[in-house]
Amino acid sequence: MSPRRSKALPAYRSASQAARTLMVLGLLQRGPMHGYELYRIIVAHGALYADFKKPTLYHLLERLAEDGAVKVTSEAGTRGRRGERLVYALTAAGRRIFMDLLRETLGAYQPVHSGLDVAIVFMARLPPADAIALLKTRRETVLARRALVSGEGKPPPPPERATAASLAASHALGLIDAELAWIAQAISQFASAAPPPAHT
Amino acid sequence: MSPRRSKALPAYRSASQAARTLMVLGLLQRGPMHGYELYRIIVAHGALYADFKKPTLYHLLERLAEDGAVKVTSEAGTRGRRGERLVYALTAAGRRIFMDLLRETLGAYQPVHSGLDVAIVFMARLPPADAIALLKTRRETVLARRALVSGEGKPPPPPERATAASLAASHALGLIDAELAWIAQAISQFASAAPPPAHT
DNA sequence: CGGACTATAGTCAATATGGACTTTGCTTTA
DNA sequence: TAAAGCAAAGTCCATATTGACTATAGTCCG
Repeated sequence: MSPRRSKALPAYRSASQAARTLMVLGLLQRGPMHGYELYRIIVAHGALYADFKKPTLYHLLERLAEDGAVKVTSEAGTRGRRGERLVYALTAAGRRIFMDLLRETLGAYQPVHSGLDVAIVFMARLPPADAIALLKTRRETVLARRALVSGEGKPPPPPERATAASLAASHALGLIDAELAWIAQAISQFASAAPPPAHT
Repeated sequence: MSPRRSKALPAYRSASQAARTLMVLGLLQRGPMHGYELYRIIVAHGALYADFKKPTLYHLLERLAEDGAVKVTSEAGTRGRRGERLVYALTAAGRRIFMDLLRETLGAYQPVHSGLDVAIVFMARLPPADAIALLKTRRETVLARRALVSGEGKPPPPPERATAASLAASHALGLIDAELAWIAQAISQFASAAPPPAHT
């Protein structure tokens, strides 16, 4: 009788889904929307913040509806669209969940596993010249990202979102510059480990 | 007839698995090991680098064996263990894959979605006093992490891994300090947006 | 010695994720 | 104005991930 898994956490608390849930609930504060609309907004942000694919988004919306965080209403063929579309609106419970999640997210240091950490560890076992070559390539990559983030030719955000945009950008830039500094230091460390070959 | 998905990428190239693959192949450079041994090493590192759960590890090892990156041999009951254990050894192909993956990982800027970015964006819509409170909590969290990473009471690493350890640590610390600097700046930004309430 | 407890070494099956596909409506453009 | 092409709005299902379980081997304590 007893199900194997006892419906442990409400889905939105699982670490893997917290970021996405935060994003969806946050966007719904602008007002009710249907799934595809949310999807487009997320994609338009270049998935800069949370990235997820369409099916994941729809599943998440279903779960949030089950948990009462959003209220679903069926909007019959607006503008002559096919059959119906489901429109999602934030509920009071949803707003509470959003705040809880915000607090939890900030309260946990979620170490980041982009593979870079692992790469760093094993790079140390390479011949220093190879490690330096890799680091120089890495620097190009990071510089390209920096240009992107520091907003080459992006239109300035509308004033009501200016604060958010500048906070996010300065955070991202801080991390990028920290990595650049580290790269410089690592290169010189490897360079001193392997004195430059005499120009044979 | 034609399968829906055409065996697209070798599993180890999928972004989600690259970090783990790198970790496993990297560890196997120390010599052949069986699954649980790898598992313990990863856990012992506090999942500091790539974290994965046991079943994921075993699945990955299976895939790597299929792709010829590791050679599996069955070790019959060493020390009277039950039936048999499978021992995984790195192959030449595995070594090549490792290097490719290392280069690919460093060559792509994989933005990190820990939820923090999302939280930052939406924090800006809060009353400044609330945002400041959240940021101060965050500072505690990050400081705790900093203490952990900067190695409170950890035994010094064996000399052959000292370089790796110090590179990894200085990278992690750089990111942490960048976040602390950002927090300080964000707090003062919110503070100036909301002048301190007169002491009623 | 016998039972209680922990570590070893995995497997099972419920959930989550995402590449590819589908279907319907809206614009061109010839 | 008909066919071509593209955007909207999802769904399907193969894979990936992981919480919970199993089962055997040592270890310690009385």
